[in-house]
Amino acid sequence: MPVTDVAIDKIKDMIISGELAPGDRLPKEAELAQRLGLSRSSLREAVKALCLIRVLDVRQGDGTYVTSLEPNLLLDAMTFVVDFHRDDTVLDFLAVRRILEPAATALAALHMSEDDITELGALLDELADAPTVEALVANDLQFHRKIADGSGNPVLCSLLDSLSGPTARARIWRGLTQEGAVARTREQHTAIYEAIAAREPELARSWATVHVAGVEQWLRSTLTQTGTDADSPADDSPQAAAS
Amino acid sequence: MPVTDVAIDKIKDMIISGELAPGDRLPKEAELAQRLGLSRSSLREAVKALCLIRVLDVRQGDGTYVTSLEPNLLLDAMTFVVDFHRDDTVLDFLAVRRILEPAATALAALHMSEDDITELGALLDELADAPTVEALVANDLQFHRKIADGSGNPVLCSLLDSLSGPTARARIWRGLTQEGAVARTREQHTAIYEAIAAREPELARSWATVHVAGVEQWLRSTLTQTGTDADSPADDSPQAAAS
DNA sequence: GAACACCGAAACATCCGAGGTCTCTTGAGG
DNA sequence: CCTCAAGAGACCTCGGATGTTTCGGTGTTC
Repeated sequence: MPVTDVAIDKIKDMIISGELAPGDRLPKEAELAQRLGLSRSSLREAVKALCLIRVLDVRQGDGTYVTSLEPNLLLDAMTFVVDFHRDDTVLDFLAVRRILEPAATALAALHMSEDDITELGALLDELADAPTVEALVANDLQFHRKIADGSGNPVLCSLLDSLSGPTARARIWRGLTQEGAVARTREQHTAIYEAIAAREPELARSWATVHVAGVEQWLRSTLTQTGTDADSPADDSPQAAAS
Repeated sequence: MPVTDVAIDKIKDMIISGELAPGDRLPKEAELAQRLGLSRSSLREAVKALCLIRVLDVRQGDGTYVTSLEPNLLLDAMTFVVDFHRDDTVLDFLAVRRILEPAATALAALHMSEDDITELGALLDELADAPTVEALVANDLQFHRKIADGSGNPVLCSLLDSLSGPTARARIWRGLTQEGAVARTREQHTAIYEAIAAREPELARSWATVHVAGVEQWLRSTLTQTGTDADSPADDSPQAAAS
C-alpha cells in the first residue's frame, strides 16, 4: 500500500480515536510528515484527499484543521460524487428520493416549529408573479430543503440534499415555463405545506409521494421515449409536476 | 482557488463531458500536468483526491484509469465518510436506514429472482449450529445486502451498505451471545425471507420495519441510559434483536 | 486612548528534478 | 507453444527552493 494511503488511514485513525478532535489544528506539514514517516509531498496528497471529502480544512498561511465533522458537512461531499453519475442512473437516485422525501415530509409535519412552518409558507408566497426558471428551481430547492431540515434528522437532510443534485437537471429539463407544470408544482407545494401546518404527517407523506412520483413517472417515460438521447428530452406529459 | 482544486474540477469536467469515459486511461502524469498547466506534484494531489472517492484508479507501472463510475463504487466512498461520525449521530443514520430498509425489502419481494430467494434462504440455514459473533455479524450483513441488492436499485443497495457501517458496531455491542437477541434475529430474518418468498411486499416491509426499529429502540434506550459512555453500553433489553 | 498601516514570522502552495519500484510488453530460448 | 528474462513506460517517493497568504505584534496617527 502506498505511503500516502497509509497516511490517510493514520490521519483518519487520529481523528476517530479522538486524538484529533473537530476543530483541532494538525501539526504543521513538515512536523506531521516526519511523525508519519513520509515526505511532505506525499503527506500533502493525503491531506488533499481528506480535504475533498471535507474531513480536513487547510487554510493557507494559517494551518490545517479538522472540520466540524458534522453530518451535513461530510454528506455534502456526496454531492460531488453524485455529480459523476450519468443520466441513466438518475432514475435510481430519484427512486431513493421517492422513498426518503415522503418520510422526511411526514417527520417534518411532526417536528417542525411554528416559526419554520411560517417561513415555509413564506417561500410559497415569494413566487407570486411570473418567476424565472432559475428562481423557480432555487425556490423549489429551498422549499424541499426546509422540509428536510424540519425532519430533525441532519443525516436525512443532507442525504436528500445530495440526491437533489441529479434531479436538479431534470427539473430544468422539465418545461418549467409550461403553465401546467408550474401550476401543478405550486398546487402540490401548497398541499404539502398545508398538511405540515395542520400537523398531518400521513397527509403530508402522501402529498410528497405524489409530488416526487410525478417527476419520476415523467422522467421515466421521457427517458424511454427518447432512448439514448437523454440529454435533451423533448416530449412532455402535462400530468406531471416539477419536484 | 488553488491550482490543485482547479485540476480536480477540470478532470471532473473531462469525465462528465464524456471526454474521458469509464475505463479510459488518462494521459501520463507529465503530459496531463502540462496540459492542465500545473506541476506533476500538484496534479498528483488532485489525482489522489479523486482516487479516494473512487473516481480514478491508479495502477503503478501501468497508468491512471477512470473507474466504472457505477453507483455502488462511488457510493462506497461514503462508507469512508460515514466512519468519521461519532456515536451520537449513529441514531440519525439508523433512522434513515429504518426508512430505506423496509422500502428495499418490499421492492425485493417484488423483484428478486427465484434463484436469489433460494440463496437468501440458504444464508439462513448456514447459521444452524452455534455461530461465532463474527460469523453472525457477517451473515447478518450478507442477508441484508442480498435483500438490498434484490431491490433492483443499485443506488439504494449501496446506500444501505454504507449506512450499515455505523450500525455494525452497534450490532457487536448488542449482546449477540445473548440467546434472546440471536433467536429473535433469526426469527425476524426468517419472517422477512418468507414474506419475500411469498411475494408479499407489504408483509416484508412490515417485518423489516419491526426488525430495524427493534435495534433503533434498543440503541436509543441504551445511549440515553449510559449517557456519554456510549462506547460500551452495558445494559440491554431482551425485546430487541440485532439487525 | 483607539484606529490604522506596516512588517516579520509562520504555514501552506507550487514547482522542479532525481532516483526507485512496479507492470506490461517483447523476444529469445527451451 | 510455453517460459522467463530484459527493457521500456508509468507511477511512487523524496528533498529542497521559492512564492503567497495569514496572523500577530509594533509603531504611527488622529
